[in-house]
Amino acid sequence: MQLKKSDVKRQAILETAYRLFRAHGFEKTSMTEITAQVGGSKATIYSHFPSKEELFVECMMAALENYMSGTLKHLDASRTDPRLALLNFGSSVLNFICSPEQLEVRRLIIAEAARSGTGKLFFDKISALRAQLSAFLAACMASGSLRRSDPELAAEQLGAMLEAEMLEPLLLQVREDSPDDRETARAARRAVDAFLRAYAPESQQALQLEQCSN
Amino acid sequence: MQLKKSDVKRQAILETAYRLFRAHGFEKTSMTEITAQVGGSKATIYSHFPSKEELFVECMMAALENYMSGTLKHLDASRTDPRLALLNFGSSVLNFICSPEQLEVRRLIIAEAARSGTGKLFFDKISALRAQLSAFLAACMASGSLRRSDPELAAEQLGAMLEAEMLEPLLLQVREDSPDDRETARAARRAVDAFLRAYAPESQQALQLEQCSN
DNA sequence: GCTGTACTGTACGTTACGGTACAGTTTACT
DNA sequence: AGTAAACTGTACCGTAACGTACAGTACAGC
Repeated sequence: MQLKKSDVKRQAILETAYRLFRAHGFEKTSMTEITAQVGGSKATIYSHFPSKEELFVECMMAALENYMSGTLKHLDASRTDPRLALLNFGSSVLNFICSPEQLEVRRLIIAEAARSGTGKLFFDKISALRAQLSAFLAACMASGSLRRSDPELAAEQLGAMLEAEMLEPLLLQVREDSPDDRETARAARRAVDAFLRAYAPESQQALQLEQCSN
Repeated sequence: MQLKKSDVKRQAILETAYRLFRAHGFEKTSMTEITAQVGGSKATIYSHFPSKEELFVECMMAALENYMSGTLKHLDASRTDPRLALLNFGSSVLNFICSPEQLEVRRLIIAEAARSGTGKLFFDKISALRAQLSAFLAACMASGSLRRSDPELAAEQLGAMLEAEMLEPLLLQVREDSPDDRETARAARRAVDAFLRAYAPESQQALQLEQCSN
């Protein structure tokens, strides 16, 4: 089958282009350089992809394809202690977000958000993750282990606090080394602790406070 | 004085370049286009700035020069109600961050963080703001109106929650219109409320009740 | 073994960019 | 008025980019 051979080449092009785009950005990556690193000829690349722009978009689509696919499983066990579930989830998502590859992708997507609709695709992926978290939090609220409130807002706030400590310096390349597992775990703990204090059930504590929260 | 005239021209170049860089990014803005829009000759630009790179850096430096200079005053009055101070501060900083100009600058700086040290400069500006917030929170903790805790972590978490709802869709251009004052004020209130719940003093709930009655 | 398909290598066309040169003109200060 | 600095207009250089053309090669299936 020729098609298989063709797909192998196509995949090799995608991977090399993806790596170079991440490393140097869209404008500073030339098709000639991609050609040199993937081996072969520029004509081959143009036989698979009609333009540099579309090659870039396909790279980003592929990168988002399995975006965060591994981080959701920590929320499946909704029976266990919410704190433990959130800690695992938080560590996992933080590890993922702070990985060099994902940081490079995020920089790229923010930079090229105007051109090409990849910004929206990225946002949709994040939104799907947030929706899962939101559903989990809603279940916790229904079961009384969390304060009754807007679960979407709570999910956004937890997500924001998770990223609070490390994402900005990493994105701006003030910090160059990505954190290790222990560091992300600790940061996740600080975020989850603050979150649980903010969203602790108000049960025995001052029913009067309830009317202040709207 | 010739120098004054020269500075006028220099300023005009800076402003035009700044606008074009924000609108199209660094690579897609050409010196010829800047020349056309500022009027005059390319040689004049090169008599003021040695290269496109340095012109860009100067634009960013100038943009960061008065970065958030107006948002700190809300924290000066440390005597008043912390909630009110944080609400004003939060609305102000959120309005600033979500303005189209600041969004464009942030995209630029993230995109070009690798080249040129503007990423670090931007981070330092943000850090200075966080330090002020942190000092204010520390004072609140000392006076007992906030739970005793790490003020820097608290400042980062409050900052993150402020940005939580709106920054991401705006940066990724999923939302195109910037929020108005009422929307930012409401978002600030949701963030500050969650923050105050997380950092309420542990023993005395009296203070919380006081704040709620305002 | 033949044929069609995917691939290679190289060379090229076109365009655009950053940056320079330079002769001429305007401007500002004495 | 005169002079020196700042500015303008245009033409240009070298480079590098995207994308194309085309002759030739490996290799699969019949």
